[in-house]
Amino acid sequence: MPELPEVETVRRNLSGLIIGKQISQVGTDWEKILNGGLQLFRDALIGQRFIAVDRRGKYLLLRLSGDNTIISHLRMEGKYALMEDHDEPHARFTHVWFTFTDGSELRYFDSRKFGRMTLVQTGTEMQTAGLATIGPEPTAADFSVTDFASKLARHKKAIKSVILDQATVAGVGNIYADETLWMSKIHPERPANSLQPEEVQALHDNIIAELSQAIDLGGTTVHSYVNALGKEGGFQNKLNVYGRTGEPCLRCGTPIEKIKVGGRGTHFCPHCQLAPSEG
DNA sequence: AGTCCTACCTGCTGGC
DNA sequence: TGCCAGCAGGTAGGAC
Repeated sequence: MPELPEVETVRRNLSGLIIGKQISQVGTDWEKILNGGLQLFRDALIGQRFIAVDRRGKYLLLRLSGDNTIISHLRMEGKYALMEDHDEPHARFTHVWFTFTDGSELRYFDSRKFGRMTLVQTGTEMQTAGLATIGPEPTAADFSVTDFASKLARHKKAIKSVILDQATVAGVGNIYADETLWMSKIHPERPANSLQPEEVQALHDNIIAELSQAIDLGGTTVHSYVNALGKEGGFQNKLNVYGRTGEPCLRCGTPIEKIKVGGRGTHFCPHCQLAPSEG
């Protein structure tokens, strides 16, 4: 489901919902979501309290007392919600639940069961797969255009695939990749190492600006995303190309086309974003 | 090292 | 109406 703006929105919601709550039980009906198994989670977490909710890229870092961190990745469809009463019947797709001593319960829903939770000692999370190789946060403070340029120069594959690689920059997913390439007037199939310096600069700046604006609007809902309060995002109203196949480009009126790049559905304007052979 | 492909799951949509 | 192929905010692992 979510890209960085959606995960950040969930992080903010969760902070207000679970910090301070003490775990009395952990349960699951699909143990594969819990790396290492349910017993590992029960042994480490029962009796502990949530103390903070952090984020790195698209990974949520649920901090607990006892030096425990749950690394939670929502993948395509993962969602959280707090139930005031743990006796409430499980909604469809409920797969993991953390019962609290006050009677409430944090539930994790995931229709495709792609999401994963990994339990680690706090401070060692950056050594786990995914986080060990993650790139800079898409902020002016962390994401340098020099570093971005040198990463692009190492790849001749499609620029879209390179910005989807979380080692290049953390947090860009399929929607924001299409959006930032459209904003930068760069064709998604251009070899990454063929971008001119001004194009690299534009793409870099647009990634920072776009993700920041999407966070401000609570993320993007195009399929089923809702935040931890059950609310949809607002950024879907700001999309320029994603999901607009056949509709006129908002810059030049040319119908938006949809192709496959690196196996992912890709929307672009064939006039504004010149093809590799034409650019 | 870089690139590409498949697997993981299930629901939904569009075409026949 | 029913069936089925193909698609979906993502990543990990393995083969070249």
